[in-house]
Amino acid sequence: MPKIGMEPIRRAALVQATIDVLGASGSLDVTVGQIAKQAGMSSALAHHYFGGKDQIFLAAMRSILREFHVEVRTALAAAPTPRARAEALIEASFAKSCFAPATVSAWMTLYAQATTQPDMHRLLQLYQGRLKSNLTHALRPLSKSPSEDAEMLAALIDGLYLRAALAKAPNIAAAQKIAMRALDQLTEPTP
Amino acid sequence: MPKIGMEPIRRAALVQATIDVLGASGSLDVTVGQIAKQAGMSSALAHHYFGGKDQIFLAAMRSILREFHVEVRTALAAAPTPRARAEALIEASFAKSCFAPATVSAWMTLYAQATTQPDMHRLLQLYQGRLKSNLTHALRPLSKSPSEDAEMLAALIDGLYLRAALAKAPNIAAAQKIAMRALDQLTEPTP
Amino acid sequence: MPKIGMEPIRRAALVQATIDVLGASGSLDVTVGQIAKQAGMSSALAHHYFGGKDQIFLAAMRSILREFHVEVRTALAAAPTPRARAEALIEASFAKSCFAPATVSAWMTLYAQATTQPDMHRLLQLYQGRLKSNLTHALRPLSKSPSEDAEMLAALIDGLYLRAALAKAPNIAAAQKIAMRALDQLTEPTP
Amino acid sequence: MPKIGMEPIRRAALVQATIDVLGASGSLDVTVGQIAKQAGMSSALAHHYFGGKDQIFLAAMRSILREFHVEVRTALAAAPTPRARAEALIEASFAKSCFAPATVSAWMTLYAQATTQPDMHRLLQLYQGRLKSNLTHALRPLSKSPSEDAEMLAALIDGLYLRAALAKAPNIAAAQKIAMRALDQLTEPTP
DNA sequence: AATGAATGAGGATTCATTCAT
DNA sequence: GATGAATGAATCCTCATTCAT
Repeated sequence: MPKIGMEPIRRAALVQATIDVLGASGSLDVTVGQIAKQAGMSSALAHHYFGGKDQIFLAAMRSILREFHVEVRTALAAAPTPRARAEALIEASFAKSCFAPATVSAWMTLYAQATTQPDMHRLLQLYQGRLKSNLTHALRPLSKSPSEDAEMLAALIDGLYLRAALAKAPNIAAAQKIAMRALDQLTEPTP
Repeated sequence: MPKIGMEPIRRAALVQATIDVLGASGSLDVTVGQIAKQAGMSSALAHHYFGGKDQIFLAAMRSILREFHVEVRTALAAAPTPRARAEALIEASFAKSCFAPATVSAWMTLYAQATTQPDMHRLLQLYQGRLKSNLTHALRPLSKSPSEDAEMLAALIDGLYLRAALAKAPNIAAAQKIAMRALDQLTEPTP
Repeated sequence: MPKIGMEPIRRAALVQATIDVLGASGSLDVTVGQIAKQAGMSSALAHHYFGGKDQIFLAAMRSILREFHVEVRTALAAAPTPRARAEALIEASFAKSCFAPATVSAWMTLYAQATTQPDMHRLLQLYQGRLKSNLTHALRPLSKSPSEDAEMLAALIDGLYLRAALAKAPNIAAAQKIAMRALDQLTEPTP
Repeated sequence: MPKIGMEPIRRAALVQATIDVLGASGSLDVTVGQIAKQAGMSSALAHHYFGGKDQIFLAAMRSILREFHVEVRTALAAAPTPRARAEALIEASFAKSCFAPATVSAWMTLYAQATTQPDMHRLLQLYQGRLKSNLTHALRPLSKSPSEDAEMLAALIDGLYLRAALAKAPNIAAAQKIAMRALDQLTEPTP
C-alpha cells in the first residue's frame, strides 16, 4: 500500500541505513543492496530516490556532517567566552560520537573520495572551512594572528583525530588534551 | 623473450605501475588489469608474482613509505643539530614528492584501508611510530616533554598534510611554515 | 517482460537446463554460463536464484532423485504382493529414464562429488537408504534375513547399473534379468 | 645437472604424486601444478613427459589398476582350488588398499571420466573385462552358468565396493561377507 | 634434461542499474 | 509508490600450456 509523502522518510531511512552498514562492516565496500536491505526496502527504490550509489553516499556524509555541525553550534551557543568557544570546538571534535565506527569509516570515505568525487571534495571543504572560520572567530580576541593560529589548530585537530581514530586503542582524552594544550600556548604565549 | 631472474624486476614494475595508475586515475578503484597493463604484462603474471590484488597494493604502499623513509633518513643524517633534525623531519613531510597525485592517492588508500586491512593498519602504524620516534629523538634536548610535544607535532604534520593534499590549490609552503612555527613555540616557549 | 512469481519457474528451468547440458555434454565440466544460456537467462540470474554453482548442481541432482523416487513410489503402490514390490524396485532401477545420458552423467557426478561435497554425500546416502529400506520391506515376508538380503540386492542393483550405464552398448534387459534372478534365489533358496 | 635416463623415474614420480595428491585432497579438482610440486619438479616438466593433464591422470589410473591387477594375479596363483580362486578375487576387491582415499578418489574419477574420455572408458572396460573373465574362469567348474554368475558376482562386487567406499564409516568386512555369501549360494544352490 | 617466465582463455561471482508491472 | 525481475559489464583469480633459455 504505497503512501504519499514517503520521500523524506525513505531518504532518511536510507541515509541512516548507510551509516549503520558502514559502521557494521567497517569497510567502505558497501553495496546498495546492503543499504537498501538495512533500510527495509528494495535497492530499486533506493535508486529511485537517490539516483545512484554515489548520491546515497553523499547524502550520508552530508548527514553526518550536518549532525556534527548542529552539535558544534549548540556548544558554541552555550559558550560564554571566546576561550570557552575555542574549547567547545575542540571538545566537539573529540566527542565520542565522532569515534563511532560508522563515523570513522565515513570520514575515511570522505577523504578517499575527495580525490575524485567533486561533490565529496566540496563537502570536505565545507567542513574544513567551517572549522577554520569558527576557530578564527573564537581566537580573534585572544590571538595576535587569529587566522594563522586557527589554521594551525584546525590541522592539529584533524591530525589528532586521524591518529586516534585509526589507532587500535584510541586514547581520545589524550588527543583532546594535546589540542587543549596547544590552545593554551596560542592564547598565553608569555605566562 | 623470457629471461631468468625476472621476479624482482616484475615486482618492481608492478609496484611502480600501481603507483602510476593510482596517480593517473586518482581513484582507488584500480583493477589488477589496469596495473598489469601499465606494467606491460598480463594480469595473470601479476597474480603469479604477488598472489592477489591486496598484496600488490600493500607492496605499493610499502614502496612509497620506504622511499619516504629513505629521504627522511638522509635528511636526518645531514642535520647537524637537534633543531635541524626536527626541521628536516618537517621538510621531508612537505617535500614535493609527497604531494604527487599518486602519493596522495596512496595515502588516502592507506587511511581508508587501515580500517579493515590489518596489513595496511600495521603499515600505517609503522609510519606513525617512526615519525613520532624521530620527532621525540630530535626534541629531547630542546623540550621539557619531548614525547608529548612530538605527539603534537606529528599530529600537526599529518593534519597539515591532509588539508594541503586535499586542497584545490595546495599551499605547501604555508603548511610547512605553520609546522615550523609550531616547532618554534615548542622549543622557545618563553622568549 | 518481467513478470511476477518467476522464482519457481526460473529455478525449475535452471534445474532442467542443468540436466540437459549435463546430458548433452556428457562431461561434468559444465559452466554456469552454459546452464544459464540453456535456460534462457543470464548467468547472473542463475546466481541470484541459487546462490552458486554448487547449489545449482545440487538442485539438479535432487530433482533427478526426486523424480526417480516418485516413479518408485508409484510402482510400489501398484504392486499387490511383496514379491511384486521387489520386482517393481528392480524394474524402476533399470527403467529407460535411468539410462538417459543426462541421468547417467548426473549419477557419476553424484558419486564423484560425494567424496568431497557433504551435501552431495547426504543426497547419495538418502538414495541408498531408501533403496535398502524399500527392499528390506519387500523382502521381509520372503526372506529369512531380509536386511542382509536387501543389502546384497541393493549393491547388486547399483553395480549392474554402473556397468550397464558405462557400457558402450548397454544391455539393460540383461542387467535387469540378472537382478531378477538374484531375487529368485534369495526368495526360493531351495527349489 | 640434468641426468640421462630420467624419463621413467620422472614418470613414476608424477604418477605417484598424482595418487598422493588425489588422496590428500580427496577432490578430483587437482591441478598439474599441485602434482608437479608434490613430485618435486616443475609443471612444465610434467607436461614435457606426459603431454597434458589428461594423460597424467590416465597414467595414474593405469598404475592403480596395474597394481590391483598384480595383487589379483598373485592371489590367484596362490589359490589351489577354483573355489579358492573365486574367494581370492573377492578378497582382492575388498583389500584395504582399495579403500585408501586416493584409490577411492581415483575410481570415482575413472567412473566420471569414462563418460567422456575414451581412454578412461577403455581402461574401465579393461578392468571390468578382467574381473568378469577371472570370475568366469573360477566359476566354470562350480557353476552351471559360469558366465552369467560371473557377471552377477562382478556387478555385486562393484556395487558393494561403491557403497562401502562412499560410506561415512565403511564396513569392509561386512561387504566382503555379503559377496562371499553370494558366492556360496551360486556354488551350492541346493545344500 | 629442466625450468622460470609468461599468457590466453575462461570461469565464478558481484553489483549497480533499469524496467515492466 | 514500490518492487521483483533481469542483465551487462566488470573483476579477481586460476590453470593448462608454451617457450626461450
